[in-house]
Amino acid sequence: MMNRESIVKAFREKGLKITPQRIAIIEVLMEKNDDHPGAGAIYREARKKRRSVSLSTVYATLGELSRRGIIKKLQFDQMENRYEGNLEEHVNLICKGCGKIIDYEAPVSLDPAKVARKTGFQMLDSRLEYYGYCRECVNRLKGKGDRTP
Amino acid sequence: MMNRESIVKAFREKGLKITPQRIAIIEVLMEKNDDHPGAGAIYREARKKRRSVSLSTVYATLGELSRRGIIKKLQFDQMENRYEGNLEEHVNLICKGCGKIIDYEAPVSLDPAKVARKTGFQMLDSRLEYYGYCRECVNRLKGKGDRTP
DNA sequence: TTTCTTGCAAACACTTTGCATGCGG
DNA sequence: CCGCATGCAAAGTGTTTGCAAGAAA
Repeated sequence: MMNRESIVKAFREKGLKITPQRIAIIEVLMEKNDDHPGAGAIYREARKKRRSVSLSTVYATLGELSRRGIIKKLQFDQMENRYEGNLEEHVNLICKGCGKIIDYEAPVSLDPAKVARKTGFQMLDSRLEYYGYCRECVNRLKGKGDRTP
Repeated sequence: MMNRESIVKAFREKGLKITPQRIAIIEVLMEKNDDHPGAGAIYREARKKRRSVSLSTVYATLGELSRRGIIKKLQFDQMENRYEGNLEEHVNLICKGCGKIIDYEAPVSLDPAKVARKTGFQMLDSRLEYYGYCRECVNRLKGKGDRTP
């Protein structure tokens, strides 16, 4: 995740305006980066900093940021989309119990050249995820009779 | 993807009924397995085989199948969810141009034991995707002035 | 001043649900 | 005949869009 100054700079360079709402949203993203927050959570947090932040502004700003490659949008169907600032290729470990997302440095990665040679496919971005249960949820469920939901 | 007989058998064993609608849906899944069809496409195809198939039955049946681990549901936000019968761990190459999904055998995979040791996370299922452009879309776009959208 | 941004509400697309009817076993 | 399955329509959800009013530059 870039720091606040470089994001502001990137915005100005593109002719985008720096508004208090955007500042609040960017601050939330930086503070909660490890949480991989969703739009709703970002909205609620940003609202604490500045009451005049609307949900559509949050969506607009997140769209702007991910369109410019400053953050990454993790799209889901069953749960709301999440946003992360870690742009390095890595694996996301996603807990089915509590929704927590853990970044895991991936020693694995496909060789784009080889993939292109074999399939003609030009790789751009990745989405590497494993679903399961985090330590806390494993313990919580173990206590309650070992049923694995 | 299992064959039709084993799916029917699996259904019977669970006390689930074999209806003409379900037969039609399962047949579509097997014929179009390489296409990774969405619920809408499955609905339209199944309807060709048997007019009395409704969209809710398609959703119900797909839900049943994926809940039992017979097929895998690939969840998206921007595009409709897709379903696949290939349950081996593999990478999906997803074309941003036409939505095509190519199965790519992944020589790489995380060691669940190592992940558990390091993070406490219990891995269950994976979702390994790369986004980019397929051969056809690369060519199509190249012809039109090299702009990479 | 000019253009981009905001915020409300309405639209959206896909999926799920409630419930009466229907059919498989 | 019993119970799950079907199909319609309606609800639901997170996200996007249209547009007038407002604020950055």
